[in-house]
Amino acid sequence: MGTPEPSISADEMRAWAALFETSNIVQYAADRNLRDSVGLTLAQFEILLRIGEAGTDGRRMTDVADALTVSRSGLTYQVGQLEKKGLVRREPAPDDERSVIAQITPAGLDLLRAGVPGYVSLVREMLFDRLSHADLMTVTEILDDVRKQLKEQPKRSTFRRASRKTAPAVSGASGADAVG
Amino acid sequence: MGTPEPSISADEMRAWAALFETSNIVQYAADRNLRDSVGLTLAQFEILLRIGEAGTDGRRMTDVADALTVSRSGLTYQVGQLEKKGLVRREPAPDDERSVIAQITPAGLDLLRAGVPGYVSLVREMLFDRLSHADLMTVTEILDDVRKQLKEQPKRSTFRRASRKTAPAVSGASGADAVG
DNA sequence: TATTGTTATACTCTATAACTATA
DNA sequence: TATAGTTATAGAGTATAACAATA
Repeated sequence: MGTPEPSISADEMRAWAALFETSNIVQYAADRNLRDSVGLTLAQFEILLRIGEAGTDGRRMTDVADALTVSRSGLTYQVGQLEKKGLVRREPAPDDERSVIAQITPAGLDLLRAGVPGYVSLVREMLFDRLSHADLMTVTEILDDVRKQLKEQPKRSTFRRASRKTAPAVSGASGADAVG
Repeated sequence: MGTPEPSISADEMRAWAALFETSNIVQYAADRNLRDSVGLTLAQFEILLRIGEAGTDGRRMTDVADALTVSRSGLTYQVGQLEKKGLVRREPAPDDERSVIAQITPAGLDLLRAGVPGYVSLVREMLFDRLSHADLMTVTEILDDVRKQLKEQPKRSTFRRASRKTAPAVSGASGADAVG
């Protein structure tokens, strides 16, 4: 107790496992559900959601990438898939010629309308129906706070773009200190 | 207000986004960290952890699959990768000739010892250092509870093994009801 | 020089279903 | 017949770095 070991407490281990597994189980189910109902993967659907959120204004590719856990080349690939299906349109940004604005099409909006209810009710059944409203608020507040702090860290899209000698993300986490 | 729509509340949406993104961001960072430090993906490392937990007794393949979000063929593939690297050994179960016991090797144990500290401190820095102990306990209790309930559902390894006409996982979640 | 986005290649992983063997 | 595990194949996705264009 109180030793400066890098070891994790049993509580923390359980917390991490709970977060990890709960999120994965629900994401897996949502992925299956979306493939069946609208023919998109969860990743694609989430991308379409982010683009759709912006309405007719569209959204810069980098902004979409930063809102999600996708690399830029990964986003290019996935948006390409969405474009092939006619769900999204890309055009150069008027103000910054380097940027590309992704915009949802009417067909994309239709797909969103078709897919959201199933997605939502799945998440509701798997997650929210098992929580009291008070618990929901608690978890939300706490996790939302963590998320905001995480988002302030170096952006994924900027990640490792310059030199090769910079350490990734968090500090000394990759030092394999050997263990007792 | 009180309408029977399948729509999700703003609170719920935020909760889901927080869970989804937080978990993904940390998992992504952990994956990078583990690739660098021990040359395994997060998925492989988690599998090795589960096998290692069982010590010299080893663990049935199906039990490992059920503990994680992996299909059986996926597990076969990943355990194959671990076996190639000499981190794991497979042998038929003595009591049930159909089953296979996966057992960690000394090299596997070494790798776990080398990788865990970095993994742990990354998760600690990204997640737990941002939470009070009280918050940690709250989130753990709530999510752990959800997780247990989810685990009581039909197992992933049994999933869709028999006929083809059965609905997947949760109930009527794939009905795209059309929306206003 | 830094940023935005795309591309090309190779590689890893997953999905699906068929298959063997034991219970 | 149901369960445990493997395999084969095809396709989807990712990582990396190089690339072009604009700021």
